[in-house]
Amino acid sequence: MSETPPSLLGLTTYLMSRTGKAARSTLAARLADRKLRLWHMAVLSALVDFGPHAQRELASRLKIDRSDVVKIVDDLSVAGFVDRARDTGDRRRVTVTPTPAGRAALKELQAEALAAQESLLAPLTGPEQAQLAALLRRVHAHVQHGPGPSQPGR
Amino acid sequence: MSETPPSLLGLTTYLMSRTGKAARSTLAARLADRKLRLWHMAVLSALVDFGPHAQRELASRLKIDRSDVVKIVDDLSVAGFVDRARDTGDRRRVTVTPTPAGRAALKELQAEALAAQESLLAPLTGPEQAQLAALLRRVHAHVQHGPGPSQPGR
DNA sequence: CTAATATCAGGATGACTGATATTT
DNA sequence: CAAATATCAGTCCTCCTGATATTA
Repeated sequence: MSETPPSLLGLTTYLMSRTGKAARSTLAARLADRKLRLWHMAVLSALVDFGPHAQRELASRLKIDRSDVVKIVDDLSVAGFVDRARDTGDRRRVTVTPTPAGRAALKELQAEALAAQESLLAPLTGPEQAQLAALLRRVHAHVQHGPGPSQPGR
Repeated sequence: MSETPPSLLGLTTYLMSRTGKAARSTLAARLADRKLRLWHMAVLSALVDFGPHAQRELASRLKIDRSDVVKIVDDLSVAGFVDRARDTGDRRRVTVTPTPAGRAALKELQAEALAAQESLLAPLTGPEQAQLAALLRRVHAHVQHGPGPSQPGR
């Protein structure tokens, strides 16, 4: 098995990008069985954690592009996991609400995600996994409000 | 600023995917100024670290698809960063060799990468950054030979 | 004839841009 | 009229699949 170039292994950004891609596809493969994708899970999580959102709010909370939220919510609506309704107060807004089926689906997705995570982080001990999570959380918080590449100033 | 759903922050795979994407685009933005992309840098790194490769070897070392190696090497060749030559022993193979200009370009790219990395990992102390790198390296090594989603058994 | 290598054409997906309609 | 929201159309990049030509 040929080795990865040391100059790349020395770059934490490269490691993050590469392992991030692995995490993404590991998780995506699990979700694909249910005809869902990562953003579907993210949107469901936001709705269950924080209650109903306007689509605009989902986009800004999850740092997805507004254009893409439309299709994601549409998919979830077709699957019966969310309800869409025009806001009665401000008729420009569409309020998205999780259904019981959506909540149930999310629980299953979370179980899948944890299983995928276990296999991905298998080489690390429990405390190490916690440490990695803590470090990444801080980096994540930093990129969220900082030099966010998505939605620069729209 | 609206918060990220806690159920997602609890998933290390989500954090890896998200911060990995940030790392990717931060790095990519820097490289774009030079009309280069991440794979160009990866290929140059492999060539400088390990010497000339056949294109097939580059693909397997970097876990890129063989179809895509063609264009990447072609771009680098046009830029004058690599030389392409038919292998005299096995005329099916094309041997890719870095030029002095390619080596010089890589040094600049590495400087850019380090700068990008500094801004991304700013919230972490030096030891913490080293710790993160060490943990990610182990995860990376695990996904490399393990359940690699790319080039399963081609 | 079979296998390996490089090359090319194109699909699927995700991230993004820009335009349009409706409502405030 | 200006601003905000949702929606739609389409581009670009990445990853992947499949077909073809050449050579071993």
